[in-house]
Amino acid sequence: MATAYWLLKSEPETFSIHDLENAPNQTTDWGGVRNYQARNSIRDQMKPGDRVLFYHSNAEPSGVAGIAKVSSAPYADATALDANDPYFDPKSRAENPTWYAVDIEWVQTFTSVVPLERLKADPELAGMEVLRKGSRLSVQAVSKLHFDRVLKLAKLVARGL
DNA sequence: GCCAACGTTGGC
DNA sequence: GCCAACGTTGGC
Repeated sequence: MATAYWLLKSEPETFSIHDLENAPNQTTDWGGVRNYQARNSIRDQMKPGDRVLFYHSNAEPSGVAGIAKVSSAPYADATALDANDPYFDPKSRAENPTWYAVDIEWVQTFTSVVPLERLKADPELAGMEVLRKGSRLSVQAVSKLHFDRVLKLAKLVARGL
């Protein structure tokens, strides 16, 4: 199957692109997702090699901060099964997990964040889910066209353009 | 801190 | 199955 493209949201105060870059093996397990639509994307569609726009939400500024890639197949989210974990979900069972995670690996930290405002202003990004008013989904599919355009914007922003 | 836009819960 | 109440997300 062809490489897919995603946008993952994270609050940088909780876990930023820099945290990913500095993590052991520059990799982390993307768990704790507790939204069914996002779960379906992870469980049913994510695969190793997929590319990820790493988005900082509730940030100054909010925007795309870098690139990562999916580095594992989907697996049962262990945080849902651990009674001591803040993301524990008593309804999830090891033999029939409700929630899933994947590993993601750092690829690139942008010289500076591509701000949401810049994304909004770009005609080529029209229709991108993250630009929809009230968009709260933390795992979003992104078209290759939009993914490549964001990379291009990152280069422009890095040059002060 | 405010508040709009959601998703979930639970009474009926 | 409906829908009001509630909790959360996230831009501003």
